Amino acid sequence: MPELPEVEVIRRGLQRKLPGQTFAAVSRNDKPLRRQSAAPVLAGLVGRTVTRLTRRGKYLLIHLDAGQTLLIHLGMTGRLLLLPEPCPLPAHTHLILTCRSGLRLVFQDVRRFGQVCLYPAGATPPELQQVGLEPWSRRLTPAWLAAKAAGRRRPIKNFLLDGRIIAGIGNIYASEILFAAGLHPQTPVGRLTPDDWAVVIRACRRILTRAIRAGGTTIADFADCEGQAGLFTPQLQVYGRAGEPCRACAAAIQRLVLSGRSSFYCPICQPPPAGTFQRQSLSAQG
DNA sequence: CACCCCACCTGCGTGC
DNA sequence: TGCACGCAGGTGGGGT
Repeated sequence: MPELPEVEVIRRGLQRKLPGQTFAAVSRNDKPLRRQSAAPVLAGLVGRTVTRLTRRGKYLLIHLDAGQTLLIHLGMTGRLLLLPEPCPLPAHTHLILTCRSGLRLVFQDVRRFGQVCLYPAGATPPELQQVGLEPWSRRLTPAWLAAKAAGRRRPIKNFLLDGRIIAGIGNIYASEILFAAGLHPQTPVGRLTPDDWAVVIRACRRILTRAIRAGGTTIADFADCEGQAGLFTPQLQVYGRAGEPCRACAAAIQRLVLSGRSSFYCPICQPPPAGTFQRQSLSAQG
């Protein structure tokens, strides 16, 4: 579900309601998440007041008055909802943070790939050490990306999905960014020029900005903290559209699997680069 | 080091 | 109707 735009939409929604709220109770169910602080650690949330919310890549950080940080990752199906006290809880609710006001912050996650960890004041969450540059970072330049890609042959789709390089791009937006940039997902990164990287950076920022503005992309699960679906879905150009006509040229959108993940592209707008893999795919087709 | 594969989970759609 | 299978927005550990 949640890539950078969806996490940012949730962050903005929570930022409107949560600062100033003080947690009065913490309750959890017995099914473990992929990563989760032990119950006694989470109990340290009681009595703490939220100061502000930030985001780093796909991680959401809830900062507390005594300096602690509650780090949350939504995995594939995680949701964060703000619910009033007298209100039934959705299935697969794993954590309920009840505020003194009665407001409840609920973490729901069907597949339990999510993460909720509380870190003490002064600690840098280890998860964040490996996170790459934010898409809008001034350090993200064509030269920086070209240096990261030098000598590598991995497909640009996989490169964009590598959160240790640019943070926050997931499987939907990787395909959308490459369509916007006019680059075939299998293009080997070492072959791209600084001009190509400039196009990628612009496409990345443009797509993510539009997606945030539209409230994110809802395929099946995503909802903001008030349960509303994202409206970027009808603006998707290629993701999930295999066999449908390209909105630019009407050619049939193609699906291909890279590193086990579906990738979508237009064969005309994103022509394959000349070279090895093209010959291989042609010969494979017989 | 670079890169791929797979596991981790549950639910849903499809085809037999 | 039931069952088997493939697929799904993410991450990280292990293997080549």
